[in-house]
Amino acid sequence: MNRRPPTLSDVARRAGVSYATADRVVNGRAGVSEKAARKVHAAIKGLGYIRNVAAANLSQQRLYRFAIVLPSGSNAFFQRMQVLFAEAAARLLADRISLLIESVEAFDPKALTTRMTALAEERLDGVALVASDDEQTAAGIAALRAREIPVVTLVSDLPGSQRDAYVGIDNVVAGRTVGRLIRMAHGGRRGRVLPVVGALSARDHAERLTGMREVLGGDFDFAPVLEGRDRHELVQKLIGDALADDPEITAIYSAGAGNAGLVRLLDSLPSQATRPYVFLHELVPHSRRALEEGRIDVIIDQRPEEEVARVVEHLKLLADRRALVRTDPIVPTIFLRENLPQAQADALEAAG
Amino acid sequence: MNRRPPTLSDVARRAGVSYATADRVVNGRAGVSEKAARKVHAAIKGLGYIRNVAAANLSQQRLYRFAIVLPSGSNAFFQRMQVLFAEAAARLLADRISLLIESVEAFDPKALTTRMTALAEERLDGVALVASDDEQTAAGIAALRAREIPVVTLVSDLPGSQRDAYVGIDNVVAGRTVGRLIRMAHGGRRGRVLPVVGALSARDHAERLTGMREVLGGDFDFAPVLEGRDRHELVQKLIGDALADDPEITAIYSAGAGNAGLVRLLDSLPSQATRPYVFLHELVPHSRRALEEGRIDVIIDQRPEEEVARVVEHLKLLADRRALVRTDPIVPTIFLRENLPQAQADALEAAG
DNA sequence: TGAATTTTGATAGACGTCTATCAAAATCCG
DNA sequence: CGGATTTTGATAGACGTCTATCAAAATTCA
Repeated sequence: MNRRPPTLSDVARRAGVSYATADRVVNGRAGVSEKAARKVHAAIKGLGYIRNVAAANLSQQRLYRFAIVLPSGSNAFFQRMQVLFAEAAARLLADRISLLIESVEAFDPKALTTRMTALAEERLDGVALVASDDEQTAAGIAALRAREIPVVTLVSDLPGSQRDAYVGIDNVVAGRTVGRLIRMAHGGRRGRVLPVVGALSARDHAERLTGMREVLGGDFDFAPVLEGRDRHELVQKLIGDALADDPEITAIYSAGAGNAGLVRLLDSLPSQATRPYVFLHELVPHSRRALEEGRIDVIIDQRPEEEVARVVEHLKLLADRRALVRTDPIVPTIFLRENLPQAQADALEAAG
Repeated sequence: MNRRPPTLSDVARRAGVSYATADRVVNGRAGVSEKAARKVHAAIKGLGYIRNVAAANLSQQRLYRFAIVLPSGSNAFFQRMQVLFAEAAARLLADRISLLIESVEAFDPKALTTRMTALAEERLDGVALVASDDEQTAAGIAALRAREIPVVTLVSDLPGSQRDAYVGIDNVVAGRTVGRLIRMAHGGRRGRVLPVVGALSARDHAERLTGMREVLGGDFDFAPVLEGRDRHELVQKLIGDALADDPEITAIYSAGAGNAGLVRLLDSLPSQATRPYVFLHELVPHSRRALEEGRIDVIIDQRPEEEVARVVEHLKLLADRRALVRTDPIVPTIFLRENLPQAQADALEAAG
C-alpha cells in the first residue's frame, strides 16, 4: 500500500549514477556534469524524492540559531512580544531551534545597526528585526544578507531593503478597517474624529490615518492630528485638552502607542456624560481592561502570537532554503468586548 | 559557549547506569527498578535532556499518519477546509507527515461512525473529525481512543466524549460578537433582528443565537427564528417572505449556512431601498463577493487556515505524547469590507 | 543456601543524510 | 597522442535514538 519513501540511494540507482554523484547534485556541490545533474533531477522528480530533513539535520548535528531583535522600553506591545518569543524559544528547543532574543533601544537606528553588525559576525541561521525606516537599517540588512543570513522584518517593514520577508499587518488596511468601524458606530450619522498618533513622521501611524480617511471620506470631519510621541502623559494631556476645546468630537482614533494615558483620561471623564467612541491598537493588559470595562469600544490587534509563529516558520524555511508559505500580510483583527481571547487573559496579566 | 545538547548517553553516564537502562526508562519499558528510574529522571532534569525527535523518528522510520474526516457536500466552508487540508498535506510530506483526507455524508452520524470504526483498524497516529452531537459519535471516539489513537474534534465539538482536544470557535462568543456589532451598527437606536439558522436543534447555531441575545438583551426585539436547513433555496424563500411580511426588520443574523440564498435574495431587493444590516458566518467565495460589493456588512469567520494549522499541531504533539500548546478556542474573526485578507482571494476563487 | 527471577550492562545494527577520501574513469587541450 | 584536468564511483564514519540479544549481576523466595 504505502511503501517507504524513496531515499537518495533510490534516486541514485534510478538515475544510474552513484550515491556520491546524486549527493553532489542535491547539495549543490561542484564537480558534476550537466548531463548527470539532469539525470538526477529527473529521477528526483520521477520518484517524488523528498529529502529527509530529520536525517539531514541529525547528520549535521544541526542547531538552528535565530536572533530576534526587539525594541526595548516600556512599550506594552513589545513586552508582550518578548514574552511570546521567550515561550516559543522554550518550546522550540525540542526541535533544535534556539532563539536569541535581543533588545535594542527603541527609535535608535544607530543602536540597531550596531547590533546587526555584531550579529552578522555570529554563525546565525537567520535574523528577525523590527525595522526602522532609514538607510542605516537597510545597510545593516544588506550586511546580514551578504553573509547569507536570511532577514525577516517584523511589525514594521522596510520594503526597499533586501529583507527576505515581512511579517506584520498592512497599516493602510488597519486604518481602513477602523474607518469602517467608526462609520458603523455612527449608525449613518456624521461625526468628527480626533486622530492621535505617535508622530506623523512614523510611517505606520501615518498609513493608518490615511486608511481611515479613505473610508470616512467627505462624510466625516477631523480634528487636528495630535502627536503624542507614544508617551502616556503627553497623550493624556493632549487628548484632554482637545476634548475640552472641541465638544463636537464623536470618536477618537489612537493609531499609536501610549494608550495607557488615553485610558486614564477616559477614566477621569464624568461617567454620566456620553463619551466619544474610542478605537485603538494592540491588545495589552491596560487596553484589554479598558475594553472589558466598556471604557473603549474597539481594539485593532496585529495578533503577535501569529506573528511570532510566522517569524519562526519563515526563518526555518529560509534556513532550509525552502519556499515560504503564507507570505500574505497578517490581517488586523478586531476585538470587541465580546470576542476577547480567553486564554490570553492570564498570560497578559502575568506579563503586564 | 553553547556546547552540544546532552544525549541519552550523557544522561546514562550521569545517572551511573547503562545506556540500556536509561533507554528503558525514557521509553517506559518494563524491567527497571524504581531506584534506577529515579536516578535517570534526576539526571534528565539535571542535564536538561531533551529527546532528539529527529533522531528518534529516523531510527523508527516514523511516518506520521493522520486521518481527517470532513463532511462532504456542497457546503462552501467545508470545501474550503478540504482545500486547505490538501495544501497542508503537500507541505507536510517533507516532515514525514501524511494526511488521509476523507469525506463522509454530512449530517449522517451512522456514516461517520462506520468510517471511524474502519479508521480504528488502521495503523493511524491520530484522527481529526467534525463531531456530530450524538452517542454514536461519542462511542466511535471512544473506540479510537481504546486503540490509543488520539482524536481531535474540529469545528464542532463533543465535550462529553473522550476527544483529546477541540479546535474551533466558541459559538456563544461568536454570537455575542455579532450582538455587539449589531448594537454598534444601530448607533444607539433600537432595532429588530431576524435570526436565521440551519436548525434550532443544531447546537452550534443555537449557541450563536443565545450569545447574540445575551448582548442585545431587552433593547432589541426579534422576529421569529427561521430554520433554513442550510439550503440555499429555502433560506432565500424564508427570508424573502419574512422581509416582505415584516418591514420593521433592521438586521439579519444568519447563524448557519446556505448563505448563497441570502445573498441572492439581497441582490433581488430594489437597490434604492435601505436594506437591513446583514451579518453572517464564514468567509467563502460568495460571501466574500457580497461583502466586497457592499451587499452584506460583516462576516464572522472561524479562520479555517488557523484551524487546519492547529489540528496538525495538536495531532503531532499528541502522537509524540507531548503537551499541547494553544488549547484556547479559536477567536471568531470579524471581516469587514476593509480587512478582507488579500492572498486568500485567489485561493478562494480557485476553490470555489 | 541454592534455584528462580528480576534487573542491569554491553553491544551491534538500523534509520537517511552528510562529509571526506581515494582511486578509477572520462574528458579536455595542446 | 599523452598529460592534465574534470567527473564519477565506492565506501567509511558520524549524528542520536531505537530495538534486540545475551550474559552477568543482583534480588527474591522457598
